[in-house]
Amino acid sequence: MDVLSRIPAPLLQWYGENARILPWRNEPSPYRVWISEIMLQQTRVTAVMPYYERFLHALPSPAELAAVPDEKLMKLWEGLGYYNRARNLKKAAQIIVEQWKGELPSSFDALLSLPGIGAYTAGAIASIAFGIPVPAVDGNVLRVVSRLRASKDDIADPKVKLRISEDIAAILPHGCAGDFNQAMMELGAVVCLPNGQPLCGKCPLASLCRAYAEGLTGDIPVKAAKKKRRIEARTIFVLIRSSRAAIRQREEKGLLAGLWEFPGTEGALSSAEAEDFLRASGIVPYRIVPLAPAKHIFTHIEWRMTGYLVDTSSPGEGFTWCTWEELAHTHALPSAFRTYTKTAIQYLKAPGL
DNA sequence: GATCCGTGGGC
DNA sequence: TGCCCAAGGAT
Repeated sequence: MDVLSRIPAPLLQWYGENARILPWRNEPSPYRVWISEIMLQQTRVTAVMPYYERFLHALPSPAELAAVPDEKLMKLWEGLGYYNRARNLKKAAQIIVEQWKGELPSSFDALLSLPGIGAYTAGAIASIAFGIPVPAVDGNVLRVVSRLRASKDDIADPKVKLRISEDIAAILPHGCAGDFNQAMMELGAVVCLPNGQPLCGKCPLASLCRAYAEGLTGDIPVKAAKKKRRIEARTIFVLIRSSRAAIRQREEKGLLAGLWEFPGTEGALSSAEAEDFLRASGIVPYRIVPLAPAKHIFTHIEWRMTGYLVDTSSPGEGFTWCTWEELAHTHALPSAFRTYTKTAIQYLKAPGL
């Protein structure tokens, strides 16, 4: 018999004694669980903390979320990354208001059909918020199960994930599926750690674990190597005109879609090239001051940025000229531009550079 | 099935 | 520094 059939009892016992106190575990209403699960996708608990309650306070139910202006929504999400998660939240909220009377649907399939909700998140909401006995298999669960079985299957393979999900479904304790799913994730998050550093001495499943018995915890799970990221050079302009800085909105598709950015262009331009580029763009620079270079690393791209602070009186085209207050509090600028955002705000508050 | 989509922290 | 990873989903 598979080792999985023996884990529910010790796992649930351990979870009852060791579950962390987390904001979304208070009043686990469907809406609160949903928001937490979306925020936690590919994102650490510590990163979500500053966002969660603020978001819930600003948008306490699907009705408010469905009606929120995009600008406010993106500002609430600013810095969390994967911004389509926020857009999909709003789309799903609109469907919930129109089709489900403002309450999240209480079936796995209906949840799965909503934008931004995949197999994992549908399972998490269904089990945690509604007590429906369905699995919720995330990276933690894949790691825990692989180690329990000493399996060297590639957990990046969707087929492997599907198989493990079916196996979990077969042993899922009805009546406490939500706790079981959370317990598996909790174990992976605080005990069965990745990178060959699990705390097997604290693991309630150590006596059942084949990887532990065979000394393979450092080799499991097996995960296919990721593709190398490409490097892109960019030049960023902090354009200053009568105590305002120029920003513009990015395209609706692709990287940082729809967010605000400082004007820029491909390549690492010299001061002379920068001046040519600006003039060709209809900006007459009075002064061009080189700024410190900056780097930003995305999952699959690395930006190496050259920056210039530019004084001008030209309005340019397609720019929004904003005060430092608007820069700080109104428009959502991704972290990639942080050094230049700080520079712009500092300069606008106290010109002199 | 492979690629795209952010960010920050740890070693 | 460079690489790994984190409660994934969409295309």
